[in-house]
Amino acid sequence: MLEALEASDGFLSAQQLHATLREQGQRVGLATVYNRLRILADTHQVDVLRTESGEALYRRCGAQGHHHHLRCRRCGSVQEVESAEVEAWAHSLAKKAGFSDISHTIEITGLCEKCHG
Amino acid sequence: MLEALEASDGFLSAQQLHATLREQGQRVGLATVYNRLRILADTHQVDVLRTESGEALYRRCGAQGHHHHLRCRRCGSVQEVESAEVEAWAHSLAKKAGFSDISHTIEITGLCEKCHG
DNA sequence: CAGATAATGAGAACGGTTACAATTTGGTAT
DNA sequence: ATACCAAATTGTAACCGTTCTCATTATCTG
Ligand SMILES: [Mn+2]
Ligand SMILES: [Mn+2]
Ligand SMILES: [Zn+2]
Ligand SMILES: [Zn+2]
Repeated sequence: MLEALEASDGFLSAQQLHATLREQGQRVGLATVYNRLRILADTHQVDVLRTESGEALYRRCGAQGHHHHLRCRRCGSVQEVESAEVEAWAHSLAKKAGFSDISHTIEITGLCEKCHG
Repeated sequence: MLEALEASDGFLSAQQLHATLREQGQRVGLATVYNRLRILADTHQVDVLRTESGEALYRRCGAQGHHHHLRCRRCGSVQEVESAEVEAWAHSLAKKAGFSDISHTIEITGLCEKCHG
């Protein structure tokens, strides 16, 4: 299952992943895919993001720590992104406002070179 | 409808907004709330964000241009946030990677002073 | 092998959202 | 005022991704 995720270069939905596994001949139920994905997400072994339409997308990330993504809206290809400055900015901003238990999400999207046109 | 959104200090779901309007005595259908919210969102008169669970939340924002939010996960209270540096960072990063039609989302969340405990 | 325990998965249920057909509303012409 | 038409509104059904249920299957343990 992790391997199938790893094989894909972009984010996959639970249902796409399920379809992929079935095509490979694995007899796995959709419920199991959801259950396992939840565990993987809870233990930070995969990243989760939400489409504009609310669907959850999953990806096995190369970077293991906290990071963000630059993603093509058309083909789904993803590059990982990080910036200590931006991390510091987000955290200190929230702290100054009296917030605790601070987290943040940053997603940069666009059309990649291939998909542009 | 916009007034009801404005009266709330945080983000509201479509169903919360519907309930609020009904409590105020307005006889409005849920479908209409969804339809009007969609129009308001399409014309950038309200901001939309997605909960971790996928639910859409709407807010009439004070700032009219592009900006981001610092939001309390518990009570939903929101402060608006912007940073020219971070905007520039996101855009130039994507541009360097060959992306066009670039956009981004940034959401900072935590527990506000009141809710911390 | 027997029994206990955990993982699995088909299908039902759920919750937010959207589509649709029917009704109401509002305006315009007669 | 009345007839007519177009647009807005509405309840309800359908939709879709996700979660729950629980019977079945696999895995462990002695
Ligand atoms: Mn990643
Ligand atoms: Mn805002
Ligand atoms: Zn692309
Ligand atoms: Zn709070």
